[in-house]
Amino acid sequence: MLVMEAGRRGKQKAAPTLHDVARQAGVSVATASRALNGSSTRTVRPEYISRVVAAAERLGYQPHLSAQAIALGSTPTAALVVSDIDDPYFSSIASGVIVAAQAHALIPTVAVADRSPARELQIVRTLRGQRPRVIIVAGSRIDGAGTDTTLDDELQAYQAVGGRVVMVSQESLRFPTVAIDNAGGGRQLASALVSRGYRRFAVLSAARKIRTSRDRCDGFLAGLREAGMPEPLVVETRFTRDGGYEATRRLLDGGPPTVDAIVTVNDVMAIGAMTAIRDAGFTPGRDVGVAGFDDISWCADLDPALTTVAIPLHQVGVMAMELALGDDPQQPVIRVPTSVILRDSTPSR
Amino acid sequence: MLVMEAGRRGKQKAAPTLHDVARQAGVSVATASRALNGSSTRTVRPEYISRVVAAAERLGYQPHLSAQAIALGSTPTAALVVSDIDDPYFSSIASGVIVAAQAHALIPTVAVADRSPARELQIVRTLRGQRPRVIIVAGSRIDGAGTDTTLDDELQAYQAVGGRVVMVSQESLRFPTVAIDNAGGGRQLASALVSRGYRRFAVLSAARKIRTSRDRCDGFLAGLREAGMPEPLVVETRFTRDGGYEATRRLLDGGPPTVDAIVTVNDVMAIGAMTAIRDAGFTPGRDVGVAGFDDISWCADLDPALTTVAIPLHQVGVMAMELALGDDPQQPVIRVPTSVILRDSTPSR
DNA sequence: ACGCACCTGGAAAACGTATTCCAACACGAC
DNA sequence: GTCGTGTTGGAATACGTTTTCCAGGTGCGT
Repeated sequence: MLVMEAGRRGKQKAAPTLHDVARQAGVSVATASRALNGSSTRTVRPEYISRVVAAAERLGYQPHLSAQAIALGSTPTAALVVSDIDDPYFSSIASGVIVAAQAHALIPTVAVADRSPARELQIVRTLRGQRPRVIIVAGSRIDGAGTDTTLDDELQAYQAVGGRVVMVSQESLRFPTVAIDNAGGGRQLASALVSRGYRRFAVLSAARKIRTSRDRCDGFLAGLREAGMPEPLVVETRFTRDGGYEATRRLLDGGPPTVDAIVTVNDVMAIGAMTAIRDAGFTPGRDVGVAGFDDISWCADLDPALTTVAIPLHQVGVMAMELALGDDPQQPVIRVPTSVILRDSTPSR
Repeated sequence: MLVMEAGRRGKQKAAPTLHDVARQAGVSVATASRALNGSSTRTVRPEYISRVVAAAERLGYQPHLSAQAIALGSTPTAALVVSDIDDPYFSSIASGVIVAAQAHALIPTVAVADRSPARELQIVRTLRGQRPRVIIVAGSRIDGAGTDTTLDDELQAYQAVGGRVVMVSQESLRFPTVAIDNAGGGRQLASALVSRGYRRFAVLSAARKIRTSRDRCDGFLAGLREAGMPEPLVVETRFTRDGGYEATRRLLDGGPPTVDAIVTVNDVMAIGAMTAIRDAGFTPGRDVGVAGFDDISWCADLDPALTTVAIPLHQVGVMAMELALGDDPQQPVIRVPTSVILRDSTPSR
């Protein structure tokens, strides 16, 4: 029994090293290394190469990435920080970042900050120890939080030693950014809805500290003003499906809707809002319009299909990686345009 | 101009090392290391500790994880392989795995195999070089693919040197597994729908090679047989939203539905099916029932709310990590029960 | 035939950290 | 006062790889 236990653990022969491969092939480690990586300045006898390759194959050798990293100075790794991977907004961005990373032979790493600035800071600290080539931060930047400048400093320190930082949708002046035109999208949405006959709005936004939410909300308000519409009702709630549900529920508490449409600062909130409208006994689209932001997958599969401000999220992820790997372009900010997609959740009235 | 360029690149002072910290603090590297990690067997003078900590703070020192890894033998890393991070099925599992990893102070790594067995194999190879503490594979295992045994071998080799492998929802007898009771869920679903008065079904499944799909499909068929129902129509399509849409569209090509309900082997297919039903001029739930598998987020927010076989995906992710880190339990297979959630997409008839 | 350049293999150093081992020192006991 | 013991700092080594540096050998030109 004890023997078995010992055996089980003892069988960990320790992964084969380059040294083992070299011995098997009857050459030195230097030659083995050169044979496997094909050194650029040096050439090694073809026969040796095949002997080394065969030995590596036979032993199931895999180079120890950490050892390579320490010898070469950096890790073939790209780190992404998101708030919540289960949120389609972030998972779409993540999918773009990940495929782009893999296309560049980088190992993608995903950390989840759980919508906490403190956690985000801690993650970036840890990440820095990993010496990735790239750090992409796609969290929802919170303004004014004390940790904010600290995070900036941490990233700055990382950048100072050669790391590449890219922010997604949060204009920190200090780092390259993939900027989403949230305000513009909001303005367009206002104009589009007004021309479909909507007049009185409720806007469901998240805490004002959250940049993305504020920009979208303010953009919409600006668009409304430009169209000469009266000031809408602005309700502050959480940035999630449940936030949208609860706020809408409260809104409809007193009876039939007093607004023509409910506009939320992202699609998952809009989904919650639509359910709340139904639960209150009304029909979204007919009794009250609904619109969101993001155009997450199957927005169009909802009934009624959701009007929204489309953002090419997957592309945003890809662009973030390209920007990070790019050659320090003159223009370190990529502006991503947004476009309004009108669907049945906001029929003409 | 050129100077600026040079300056920009030249400013890469190379991250501060433990050596630098030690020098700043006026102690040896050994002492510095012990001061920062708190060696278990040794004690260091309190004054030195604070001096070292202060120096580290001042320099913005972060230990080089790769160097630690090579000194200690393994990396504080947990790798997850999924087919498609943008699919809510996988992103929910991923969220569980990631939070569990972070709870154990492991850096989560996510690779996307893009539903290709070849890519999956290549990823596991690369991963092996990273020497993570655990590898969790949540792809959709494809039976019979030639690469399959190769993948098993690769994982076996990894396990032989002390790595922990966990499979999610794909019973490979050779590794610990979080097994989802897909067949049981299918059987229950059949029984539940029959007792709501449904008789004639169409089943939308994916290629038979895909285990998850086959198990769900076969379980449903078995349940139908047990209830004495006639054999349903089985349509093979892709495992995605579009697959569900197209198959349903073809199904309804000839006019009104000839079946009471359409059952799909996952929720995203069901979502596509519901849209197809509407596009064909019918109403899901009223004209034809719809049911899926997974209970992905806001299944309940659809209209009609989707009947489905619920799987605690986030929990599955957490359990996979616990299983990987656990103490080689007697029972290396965790069976996750599933439960049918009846909603308005399958009203009684 | 001699010297020189070039090719190629191997020994050794380097990367940054953790740890083993050695030495110095302080303190208590006799 | 001397010896032993326990404590703690530092030098040296190990981890697995890449790369520099050195040396031996071959081929070429004169």
